[in-house]
Amino acid sequence: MSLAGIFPIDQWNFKSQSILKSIPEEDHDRLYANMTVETYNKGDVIFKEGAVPSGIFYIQKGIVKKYKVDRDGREQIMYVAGTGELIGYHAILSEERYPDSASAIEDCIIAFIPKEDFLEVLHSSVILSQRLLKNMSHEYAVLTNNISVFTQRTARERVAITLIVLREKYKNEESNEDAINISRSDLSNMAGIAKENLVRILKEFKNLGLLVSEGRKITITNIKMLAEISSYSNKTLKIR
Amino acid sequence: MSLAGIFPIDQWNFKSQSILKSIPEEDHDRLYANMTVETYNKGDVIFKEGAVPSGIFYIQKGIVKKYKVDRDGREQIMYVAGTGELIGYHAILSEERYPDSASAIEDCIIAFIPKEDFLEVLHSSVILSQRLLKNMSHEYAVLTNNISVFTQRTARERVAITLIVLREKYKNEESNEDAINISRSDLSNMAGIAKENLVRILKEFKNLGLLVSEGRKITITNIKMLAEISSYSNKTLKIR
DNA sequence: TCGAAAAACTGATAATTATCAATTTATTTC
DNA sequence: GAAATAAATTGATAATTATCAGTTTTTCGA
Repeated sequence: MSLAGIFPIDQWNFKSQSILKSIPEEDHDRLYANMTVETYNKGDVIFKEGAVPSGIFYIQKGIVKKYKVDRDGREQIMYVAGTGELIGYHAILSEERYPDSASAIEDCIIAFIPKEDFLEVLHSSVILSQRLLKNMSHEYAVLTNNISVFTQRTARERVAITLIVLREKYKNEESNEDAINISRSDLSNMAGIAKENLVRILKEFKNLGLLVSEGRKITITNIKMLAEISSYSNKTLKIR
Repeated sequence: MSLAGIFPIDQWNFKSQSILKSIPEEDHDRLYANMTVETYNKGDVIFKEGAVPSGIFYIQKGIVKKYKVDRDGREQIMYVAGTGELIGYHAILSEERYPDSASAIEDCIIAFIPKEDFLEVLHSSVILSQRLLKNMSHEYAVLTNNISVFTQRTARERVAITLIVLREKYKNEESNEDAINISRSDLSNMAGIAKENLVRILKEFKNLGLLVSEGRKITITNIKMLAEISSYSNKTLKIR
């Protein structure tokens, strides 16, 4: 079931996959000259908010959460990046420390490109800077979209949106199975609500036949109605 | 009273003032060749979410809110841009429609640079694209900061932050008076709470001697304590 | 495969924030 | 400057969401 027409998924993805795609061979070679590839296990931290950045990360396989932890230890997930996405470039470009943390939601294979190589290529590559400009300006749309949802939507709507967005992240995985496999805590931290509330809303959705779950695996069975609940579907648009 | 040490104001400002500052004369001339300057009255819309962008806007004088309106007509302010700031470039760079609307909070003088000129200069000017990259990557930090505040902070904390941020916007004005002059609705839409709640919290702050207000003008009289309430001050940092 | 630890779930209750309905105060326009 | 209009304020109440305290289920390592 495609989301076309029922949910504006582009407004929820950074689409950083395109940044490094088919760049000139010379840039490609310099960029990958000192690249290292590392395996991260589920739960491993890739970088931490406040740390000095040393390079950028390319997710060859797996799913990563970007999040901030507040002073009480509560976590808010800002974005979930999947296979093919790039992370960690903001801090390099802004010459600041990491604004958020990143850790592996599932086992990942992640390539690391040192800051120096990235910046060197960037300074000589018009195409790379154009791609980054396009990407980050799109991110603005995604993030403001997020803000409006966090302040203006109900918990139920936010959970619906969270599930739709995650389904796409997990669908892009190689495996034929496309169930969402994420902890309830992560889900609640993504929707910005308490875990107990998330559990209750999930149960509600389950009773409505929108999804099935076994253990922590969630499979969406009625994406259309979920999109309607998210209030992004045309169907539920209220006329004022 | 400076905010140094008591509030991380940089995490709340896009700092787009620097983008066009002292660029090479050639770029400068081409950029300003077809520039037009227009006056906007309080309340005037500069651009609307969903519209096709035709250029970028430089705020020569005044204060502008960027916001999204939801299907029930409620508004969430994403950012308040002041004198010297640039707006409207995201949509041009992402080749999408405006992700949010912009309108004048007070009378403004705003210069308009057509899309074609901006893009032409951008394509040949390394410095301009570097500036934009740095700026937009910093915006990521500001926006994620915002998200964490909206989901993790209380209404009271958010109002304190809103007031501190606005004070800086109004302080940069030429006039010697630096009172915040904004409607209660705008204040509540910035803090992401109901107007009635905002009024009550303002009253509370007034009783605590943090501010004085006459009509809609608000003058902060105890920025230090306001910073403490915002929970960004070191003083109130809880040790875990 | 068992048992400990972690995660998920449930019900009851508390806290926070929003909404509604007036009333009062400010602002604007003629 | 007075009337009309809009904005701000207030009190009461409703709705939503969070928290707390357990219990049950799942996961994972020995």
